[in-house]
Amino acid sequence: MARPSSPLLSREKIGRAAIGMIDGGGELKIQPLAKKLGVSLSSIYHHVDGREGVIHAMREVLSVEYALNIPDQGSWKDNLKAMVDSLWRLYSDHPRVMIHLLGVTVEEPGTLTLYESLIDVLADAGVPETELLTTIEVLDAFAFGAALDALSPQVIFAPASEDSRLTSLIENHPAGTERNHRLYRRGLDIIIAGIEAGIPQP
Amino acid sequence: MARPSSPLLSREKIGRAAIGMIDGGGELKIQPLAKKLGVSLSSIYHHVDGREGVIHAMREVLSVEYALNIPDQGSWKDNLKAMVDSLWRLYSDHPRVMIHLLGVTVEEPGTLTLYESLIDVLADAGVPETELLTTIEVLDAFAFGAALDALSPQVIFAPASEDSRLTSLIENHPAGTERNHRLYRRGLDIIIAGIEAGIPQP
DNA sequence: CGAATTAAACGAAAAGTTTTCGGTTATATA
DNA sequence: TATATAACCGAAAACTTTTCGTTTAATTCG
Repeated sequence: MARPSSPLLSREKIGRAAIGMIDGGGELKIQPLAKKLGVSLSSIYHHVDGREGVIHAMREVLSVEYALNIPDQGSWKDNLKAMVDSLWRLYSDHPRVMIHLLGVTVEEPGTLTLYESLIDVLADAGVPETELLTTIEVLDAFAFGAALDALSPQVIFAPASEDSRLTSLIENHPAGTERNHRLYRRGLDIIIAGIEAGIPQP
Repeated sequence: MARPSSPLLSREKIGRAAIGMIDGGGELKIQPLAKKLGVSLSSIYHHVDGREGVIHAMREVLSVEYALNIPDQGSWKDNLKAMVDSLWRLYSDHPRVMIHLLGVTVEEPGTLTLYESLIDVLADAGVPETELLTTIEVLDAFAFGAALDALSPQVIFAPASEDSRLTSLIENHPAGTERNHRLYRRGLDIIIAGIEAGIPQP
């Protein structure tokens, strides 16, 4: 086949297909990706610069997809929660993809705007200047860690001893997505309470 | 060469070499691993079951290496901090390795003992039964996320606008390891304060 | 408007990695 | 002591990624 009248491929199509592939639990392999796109292996290389290029394409897709949500009315706690939730959605919808994006500088305008808004909210809440950035990093690290937690196997703990306290707690403990979401919600509540407790009283 | 008088390889040697390789920033490749071990490529396959086997070997090495620390005297906060610190050491000494170990069931006796002790400490502190496991998962997710944060590039934020509040904060913000450690310390303080705030008063 | 350049695809070959296999000799077992 | 097993090696096979040459459509520009 020669050049088609209208292009079969684009960076975006490649990025989306790769995201779908990784979200589905697969590795990032170029041959299957080409097959999924109904295109020849070598055609991919005309649009992206190899495997690394596919990863960039995924980042571009996600940074457009997740226009991060910045609320305004409401208490600082509600606003903070809503903003971190939008980060959480991004991370937890695509934890496997996120692993490939580790180590890439944050420079998407949307993400930066979110950080700016987080700073405003935390400053209004009374968090000292010197703690603002670190506090945001804490929220981000927690959201990221909680998202990766979803990749754990269904049964997290496999205790050896039969009769431990752990064993009995596990029986009433949710598993899978429910466990993961509960962990995120509770963690965010704890962190917000912790931030509040650390605010110097005027 | 035929069979040597004393073996050149072992699962442990392979696991350690692989950890060193990944910690050093490299990918997990079998050929370089063999070279590093001064052994032929195919010899590796006599001790571990391929790439996947190398990953298992790494987990075995780490689970022995990090006998997790369980203190006893001290306030619940100090004890909790010391226990989470020992998890943090494991994660943050080998963040890249941890990525390969994601999705593996926790079944090392040492790790389980740590979880049991965490439960005891939190229960003593007054955390309700129904929240115990989730709270531990929160601590674990945070420690993990904070460890992976170290893989971010030196300069995390690359703001486009020149004059934003973000820009000026970044100038006085530490980078690299110092930034990462500060994030962990502050996050753990926040979470502990948040746990305390959530304890029902008797 | 026609010639030259660029773009989008393909197949095949090259390069790079992982895995398997057959052969050699030392140690362990029976 | 004969036999089996273990630990190594080199070479071949299998699988992946990347590059290259070719074909034809679309675009650009004199």
